[in-house]
Amino acid sequence: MSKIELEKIYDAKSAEKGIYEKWEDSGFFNPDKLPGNRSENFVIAMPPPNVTGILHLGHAYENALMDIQIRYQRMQGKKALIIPGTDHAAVATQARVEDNLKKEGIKNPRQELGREKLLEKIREFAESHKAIMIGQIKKLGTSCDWSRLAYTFDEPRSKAVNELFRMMFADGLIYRGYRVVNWSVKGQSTCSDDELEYETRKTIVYTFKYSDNFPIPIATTRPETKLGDTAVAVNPDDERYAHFIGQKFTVDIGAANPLTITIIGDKNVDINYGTGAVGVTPAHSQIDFEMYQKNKEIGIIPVIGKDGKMLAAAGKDYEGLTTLEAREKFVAWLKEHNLHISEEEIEHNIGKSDRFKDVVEALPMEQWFVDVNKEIPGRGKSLKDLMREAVTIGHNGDKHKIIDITPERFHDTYLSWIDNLRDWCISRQIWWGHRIPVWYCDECNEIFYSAEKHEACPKCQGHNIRQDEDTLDTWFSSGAWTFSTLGWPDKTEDLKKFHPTTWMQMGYEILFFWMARMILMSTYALDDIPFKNVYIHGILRDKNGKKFSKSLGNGLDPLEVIEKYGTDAIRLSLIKGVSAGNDSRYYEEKIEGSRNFVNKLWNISRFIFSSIENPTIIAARPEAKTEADKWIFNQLDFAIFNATQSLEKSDFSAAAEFLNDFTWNDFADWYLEVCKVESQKSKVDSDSKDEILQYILQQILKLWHPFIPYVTELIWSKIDQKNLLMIEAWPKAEENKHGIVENIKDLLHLAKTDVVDFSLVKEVVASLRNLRAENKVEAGVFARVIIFAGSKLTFLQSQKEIIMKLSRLEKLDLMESGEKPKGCAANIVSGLEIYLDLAGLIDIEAEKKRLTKEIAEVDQYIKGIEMKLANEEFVSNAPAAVVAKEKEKLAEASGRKHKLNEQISSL
RNA sequence: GCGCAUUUAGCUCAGCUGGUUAGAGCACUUCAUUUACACUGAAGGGGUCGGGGGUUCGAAUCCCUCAAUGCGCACCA
Repeated sequence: MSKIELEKIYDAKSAEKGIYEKWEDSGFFNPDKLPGNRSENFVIAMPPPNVTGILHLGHAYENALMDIQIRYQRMQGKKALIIPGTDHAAVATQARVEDNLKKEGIKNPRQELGREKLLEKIREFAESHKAIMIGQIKKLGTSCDWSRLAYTFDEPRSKAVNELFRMMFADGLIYRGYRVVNWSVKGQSTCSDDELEYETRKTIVYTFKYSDNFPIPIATTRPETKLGDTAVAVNPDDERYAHFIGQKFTVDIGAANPLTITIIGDKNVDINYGTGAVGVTPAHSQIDFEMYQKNKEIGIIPVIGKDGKMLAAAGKDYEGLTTLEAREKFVAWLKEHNLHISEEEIEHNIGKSDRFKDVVEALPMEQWFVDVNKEIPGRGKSLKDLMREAVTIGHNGDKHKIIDITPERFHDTYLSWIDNLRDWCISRQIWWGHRIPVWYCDECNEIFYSAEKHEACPKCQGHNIRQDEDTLDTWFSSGAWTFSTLGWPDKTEDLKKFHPTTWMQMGYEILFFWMARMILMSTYALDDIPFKNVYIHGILRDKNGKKFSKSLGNGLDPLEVIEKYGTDAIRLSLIKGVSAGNDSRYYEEKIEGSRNFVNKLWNISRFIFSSIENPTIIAARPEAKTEADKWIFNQLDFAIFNATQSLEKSDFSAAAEFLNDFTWNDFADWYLEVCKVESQKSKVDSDSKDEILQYILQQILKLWHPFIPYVTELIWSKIDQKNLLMIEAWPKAEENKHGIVENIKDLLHLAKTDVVDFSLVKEVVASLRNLRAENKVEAGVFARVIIFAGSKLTFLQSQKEIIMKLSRLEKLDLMESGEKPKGCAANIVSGLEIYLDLAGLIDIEAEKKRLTKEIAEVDQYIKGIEMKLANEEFVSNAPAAVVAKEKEKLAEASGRKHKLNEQISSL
């Protein structure tokens, strides 16, 4: 063994090279191959990124969160597992590929290529992106178990999807129904309510009457749909209209047939809004459709088709027109017949398909739905009940099966969302996805489940059968992610061991899409919750608070950042200053700060290694020989304790901050400087210091490893060539004479009492540096320091050398007390009088000014405390300890004021 | 319209269940240059904690209210 030499300049790019491979080769990403006795599991199912593109900053952020968590847990001795995967992202991917093909000149890819060929194109796209994305996840350093890599559209996951469908179909929870759904004309597919983006637009609201003799005026922003009206709803409490309820009116407004308008009562109609009456178009409004379901006798007349054009039922004047053309025409007709009453421009929200970007039409059609309100056979509750239970009383009322949501406030948001949940439309008319495993017999009309290709109808044996053309909503497969990745429906070892998973992180923007569906699927199919803890995070925004987006051109490519600053720096910068559930701003200076820290850590190591002959692992804490040693160990315990507590709460930012304070402020800026003095005394002293330095460095490497795994692993490898840092045990705060500290307040107390001695040295040094700077004492200028140390005299004498070196002053006279020296710059620190004798070079006026200002500040402070203590109510009501503390503060401040006054007069 | 979040130094954010002379990083000012590290070190300036009211001996912290900003949900007749 010999000295370790580190490169002078830390170059993240070359330094990080090869380390991921080393981790991967070790097999430790796989919990089954981790050494030691590990009884507890910690499992994260990685939210699978869509195969539509390459990783963006949001992915880097999520990977940082997951990997910090899993590396910490692995070091805590748990069987730590991240299951990686990718998502075929049905609509999103097909929409993307179709767009690409259109750019290549294929106008209508579905028609021109046909199902098989188009699927082939999408598959190629998906596969190539999948490979890119896996490479990128590795670049981020995420320690996931690649032997368990999953894909929502691979064989095992498809099997899970089919089995889920079969179960729900058999239980009658999946049904085919005729209902109003959101239809994307451009995508020629349904989309769920969650797949809509809302956009505020100006539009005109038209008020009109169906006919001269129709008693109630109606308002609408979509006149063309009125050709399919079958009712008018009024509030039963509305005196103006209530007596019309039940009456029928026949009106001819130009549709194919005269309309029969029934007046119905509905409590939801707002008497005071608009005309106080709603024209009901069951076919083209979800709300109106619900009224129709309650009053089927009113009938339903679809007037818009899947192509977004008017149907024959709208009348021969309108058939084939676009909705906008029909609108104009109908409004003109109303005006012509004096039925048009008024127009008003308003702002309202329109729903657009988030993937195809066109305004969705509400159309009634046959689709597949999951019934969330129906009682599950044999369970006595509905899917909705299950979704609610999991976050309230626990699954099946089992307290151990409650999902904890961080931060808590999303708990209520989730519940109110569940309350408003409608049946979930799961069929899509796109081709990229799991095909609905249902077959129709055209001979006997039997409908049956089959995941396999079928030859004959099981009922009539006829061969005239066909599979449903539709595919499943992508969230149907994503919902099964926590257990499909573990091998379900097979009863695998993995499933037994690792489900429910432990921790799940997700952005609040997919809270309802995804979390709710995972809970639904898992509680239904496995009779268990999918995970124990959900950590909700916000989104990253740019410096101005804008979302990162391609169209704004404000994107930061994580791979470019890694290229420039290294993976460690990006990981650390992503989690710093971020709290759960909140958005945060992200910009280059943040990355620079983290890069600087990595560099600092590198240089700390370089410095320590430079003095050590035989670097070795120091397993047990060495003995503290000096005051500084005692102090730094105390600070280390403080950092370990706080970082650990923060990590247990998934407060990654706070943990990093504690570690940063210790590493940079305590260790590098103070302790290392002290060591330069203390280790020069003798060989014994220097050996003792080297041991302590190595020990602390090793603790620091362990503590930082989850955050900045590369640089820490690299430095560790210089000391220990055999073992990887990634599986070292997480440090524990040492037990001291008070026993294990229970909380931060205890520890803060300890920090102030037990190690007050070295803190005094710090204060004295800081004060001397301040006096030097204030009086512009340049290097080499003679300056004598006199300190009246009182009872601390002996102690300060033992620290004299440190004080002089760190404050870079040459002569220091320590005495218990004495006559105030004249004409010195002076200060008071913790009751100690400090004088800096500049041999007449002092600017008396400036010094007076400074001291006067200081006295004024102390005065202010004293006044505040005096007022408090003069307040009888404070003295009698506040706890005795608080009062005592105030008195103590007052005594100290008064003493300080007194001495400052003496100093100013001795000028 | 309903709900949630945010509002603390020029900027980005900490400050937990009320007792600190309100903190950090960046930026700023001054100083230091054959130093483990300029991706550095030292010293410093800068805040009546969004406004108003209340509870309390005591409020950045709890309650009410208003405002601004952001985000959900509903409405969109």
